Amino acid sequence: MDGETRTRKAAARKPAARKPAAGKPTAGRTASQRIRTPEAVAPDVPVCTTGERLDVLGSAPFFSRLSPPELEQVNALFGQASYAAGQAIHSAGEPARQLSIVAAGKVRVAHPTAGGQDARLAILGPGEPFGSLPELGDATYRDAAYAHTGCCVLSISAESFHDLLQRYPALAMAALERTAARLRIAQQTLEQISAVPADRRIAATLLALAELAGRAEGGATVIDAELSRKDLAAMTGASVETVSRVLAEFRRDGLIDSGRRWISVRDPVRLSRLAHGTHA
Amino acid sequence: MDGETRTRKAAARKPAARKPAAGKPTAGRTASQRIRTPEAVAPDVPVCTTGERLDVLGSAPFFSRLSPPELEQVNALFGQASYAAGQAIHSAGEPARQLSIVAAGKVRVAHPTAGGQDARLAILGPGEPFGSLPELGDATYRDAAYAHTGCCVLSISAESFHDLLQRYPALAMAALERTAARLRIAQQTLEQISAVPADRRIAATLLALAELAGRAEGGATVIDAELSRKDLAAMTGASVETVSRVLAEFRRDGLIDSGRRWISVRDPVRLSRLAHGTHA
DNA sequence: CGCACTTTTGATTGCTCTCAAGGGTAGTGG
DNA sequence: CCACTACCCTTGAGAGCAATCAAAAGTGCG
Repeated sequence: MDGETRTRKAAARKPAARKPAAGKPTAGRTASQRIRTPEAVAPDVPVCTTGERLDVLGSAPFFSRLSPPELEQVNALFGQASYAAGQAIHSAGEPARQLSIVAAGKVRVAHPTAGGQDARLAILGPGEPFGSLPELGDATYRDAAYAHTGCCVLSISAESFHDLLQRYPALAMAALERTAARLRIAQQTLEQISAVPADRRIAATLLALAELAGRAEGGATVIDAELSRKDLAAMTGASVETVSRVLAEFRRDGLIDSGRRWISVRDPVRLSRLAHGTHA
Repeated sequence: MDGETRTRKAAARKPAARKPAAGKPTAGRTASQRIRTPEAVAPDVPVCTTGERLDVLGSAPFFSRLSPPELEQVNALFGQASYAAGQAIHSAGEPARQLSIVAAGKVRVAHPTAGGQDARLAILGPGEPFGSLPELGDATYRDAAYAHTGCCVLSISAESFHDLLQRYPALAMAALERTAARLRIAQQTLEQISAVPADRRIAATLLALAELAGRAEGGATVIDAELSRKDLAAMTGASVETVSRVLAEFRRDGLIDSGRRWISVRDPVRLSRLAHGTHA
């Protein structure tokens, strides 16, 4: 059975191994070693026009209810910064000075643990906020944020955001609802983790990622975020080895296809059944 | 070793077995079978005076910043109900009509799971809100609430509370901060559950309970909430048997003392070291 | 080519759940 | 008052999942 597996993998993975990366060959982790300042980079680092900024802010969960003129006022309070893939945006423990919103690219948010490994990792796309929101009462960032791909980030100081909340009650309500929604999700996840086995958690995470960062590619959905097994392990609370084993099993069953730093979902329906435990 | 343990337990637990319950002999679970209507009960079910109501509301996290006249206005919007120990306040899945605040006694909040057992159990004391807050966008209660002891509960309709939020920005900010704080706690718990072994989780829970519902008793702190092993198991995400084994171990090490439906913390310092993993 | 990193696979170990059985305790009803 | 019953607590044995340790193969880069 081992030999058969190996030949299947060799046949299935070798030819496809380049395709997912072909769409956008990002610089990878080592970019930060070659490129120091954001300004020095042209190709990989997106920069936002004013129109794009307004689009992004309007699609962010907080500001969706504001009128266009209000949105312009809000926009004026936001600063902008671009980062190359791998660059740190902020570290855990730093004074939490600002709330940020992803404008373009992808941001990786991780929580450092005592063990040295990062836990509770999340990948954020355009329109999604990160930074000091859950820490509104807190003085320091709880999580670290890195540019997962080249990205552009809009930021507002904690004070300005605080002022905005008091000026626009609708904004405060939106923030409250969003935080409540995150709380719900956290509590659901909490249920999951304590009872759901690793393969289900991984299946659920893959589906969520396909939703967030999926790109149609033939009959499958390629997850367009260069995720290593280690990243996936941190996201699901499993070890690297377990992730590798589970992915190998999913591959054998035809649920997914995967290789070095890429995964594509072949059968979302069965994967979803597995994730929810309704597959008998 | 087994024989020694048994004699130790017999010596240590028998004499103390009555003391924790002596302070307030609650009617227990079967009270709801004897007593149907709250009005029919005098001794076990607390009723609030107006002065007590204002105190409770003022100490609740939302209203602490309101002025006394504002507090009176808010107070007028709250209804009041008393429950005997064991009575249901609301069930999960019901339409979420109101936000409630514990005025006196203790309320048990539980989340029913598919397995039939309750998970993520919490015990709330006076001033603590429960009900539809995390479900502000939701139509139904996510959790079930029971009277854990005889208790008095203040309630406000979801609509009235919504109106209050928009009328008093400070209230909205307070609600936001509280929800953010709960989110932080949920995320911390999330970290715990995925990596921390059962004995540490149980130790941490015991310390939290001692903080919330502790009563000094000689050199130790008796946890003044009639918790069964099953309750503790639901709170920590462990099985009843594991809780029993861990408590037996704690007992052997002199960290706690425990018996039928009561636990007292003997050595909070060592327990805390154990909970945080800094005991090498 | 050599180095660093990622991925895979096997073997072992430990923790916790489940199943099973027994003893203790409090309320019930005769 | 006493047996009865239901529930709570404890303990043991066994099984399973996943972490850890260990080793090897594949991949990209200088």
